[in-house]
Amino acid sequence: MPVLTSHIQENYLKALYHLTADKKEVTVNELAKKMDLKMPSVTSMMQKMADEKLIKYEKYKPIKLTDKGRKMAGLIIRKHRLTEMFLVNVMNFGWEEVHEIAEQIEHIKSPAFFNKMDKMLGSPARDPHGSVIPDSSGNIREEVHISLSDVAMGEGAKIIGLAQSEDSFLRFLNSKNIKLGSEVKVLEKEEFDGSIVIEINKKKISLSSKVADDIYIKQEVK
Amino acid sequence: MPVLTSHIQENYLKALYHLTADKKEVTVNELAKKMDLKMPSVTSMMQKMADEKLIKYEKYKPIKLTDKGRKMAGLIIRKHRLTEMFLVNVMNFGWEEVHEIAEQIEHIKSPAFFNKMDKMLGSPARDPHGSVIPDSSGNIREEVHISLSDVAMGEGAKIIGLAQSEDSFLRFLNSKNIKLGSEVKVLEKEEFDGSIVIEINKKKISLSSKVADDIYIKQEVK
DNA sequence: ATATAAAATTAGATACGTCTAACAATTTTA
DNA sequence: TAAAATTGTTAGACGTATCTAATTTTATAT
Repeated sequence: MPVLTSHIQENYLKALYHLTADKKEVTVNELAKKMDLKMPSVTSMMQKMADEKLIKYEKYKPIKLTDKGRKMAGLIIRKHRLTEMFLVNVMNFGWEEVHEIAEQIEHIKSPAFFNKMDKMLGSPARDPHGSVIPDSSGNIREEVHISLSDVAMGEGAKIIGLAQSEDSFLRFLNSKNIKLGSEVKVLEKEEFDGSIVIEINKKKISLSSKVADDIYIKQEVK
Repeated sequence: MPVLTSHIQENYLKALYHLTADKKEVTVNELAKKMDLKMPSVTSMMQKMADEKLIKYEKYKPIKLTDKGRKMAGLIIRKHRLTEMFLVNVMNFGWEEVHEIAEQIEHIKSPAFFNKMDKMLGSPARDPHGSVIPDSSGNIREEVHISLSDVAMGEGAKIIGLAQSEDSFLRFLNSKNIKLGSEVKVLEKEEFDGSIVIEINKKKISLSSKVADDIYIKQEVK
């Protein structure tokens, strides 16, 4: 009898989902790095998941999610993001505290539990970090993201999402008082390292390109 | 690398806790039945848990929890019962719906999560089924329970707890409109099968001894 | 007190998910 | 395009938790 197989496959599905978001496929090596595993472990699981029709996989070829696999991944991500929203809005956690807890709760098997969350929250469209919550079938309408790095000098923008929700990153944003919904203006752009200087809450702040890349914005309509 | 060892040992600890509640010790056979496992599986785990000083165990002898083991069990039960309280009081689940969900959430590793629950609930002393919630060190003051079966004919009593929280049992109580806090009066007692007839909400209801045994009461002070 | 029944243990197998080491295929570079 | 580097697979091992089958110990009954 297995010992919580699903839990583990769910983590593979999530990683596959994120890694295939743009290029539609991912290599064994990339997946192994993302999951902090060795390549043979990944190869072996890919063979299993291919048998279960969760992925499309042929020897030496990049891996793709099937529609079934993508939906299943979407359902897990839905549970993760609903949980984050619940933790922030109902239980009053800070947005930097919720990722770790949601990583665990996303594996809970109880549709009723997540339906209740969804209802209590009024079926939110996004999680506390601005990411879209997949619908109850696991489908998600992926969006084209515009980074703070893409904003031209002198232009204004509103922060609407984040590319990652590591707590270190979120604590950094907290320390600069950067939140979802904050209005910013790009004052300077350094060519050689991509760093930028922005104005936010009437203060000047310098951000590395690594940070600016991971902040999604909506262009200001003037 | 292990695959969720703790999760499994936690379930053993819980079962051990419940089975040793009265007699202070339990046999391999009883534990195997409770957990729906075969005896060799249990023997093997008992050897492991004895090494870890969670239980006191010698070949062919009954199993006892060590203080360490009992505290760890208490902490898991605390998480379970806090969760049940949270599900009922915050998320508006019925008391018959929460056990299954709590079985899963009790394994979440996040003191902050359960501390927040505890705070939101005002540090409740009991769960929705009247069971005492262990303190944050895993200690529990066990009580002497008086069953509805122990009440003499003609006497009144108030329902304050349950010996089990199977959803089938709880749905049965729901159907009879029996709740925690309900006032009852014992009208008749059948000698041969231990069944009783009570008055509750001005209605007469007959209960088997199996049911009456599992309902804890407080004697009415007249 | 001995035979029988029940309980418990040991031995050895299986499933799962991981790993290392060895080898094979593919991609990059010179 | 050949050599080198990288990526990927296979083979085989390990740890965990389970199982069945066989054996041993303890408890029960006559």
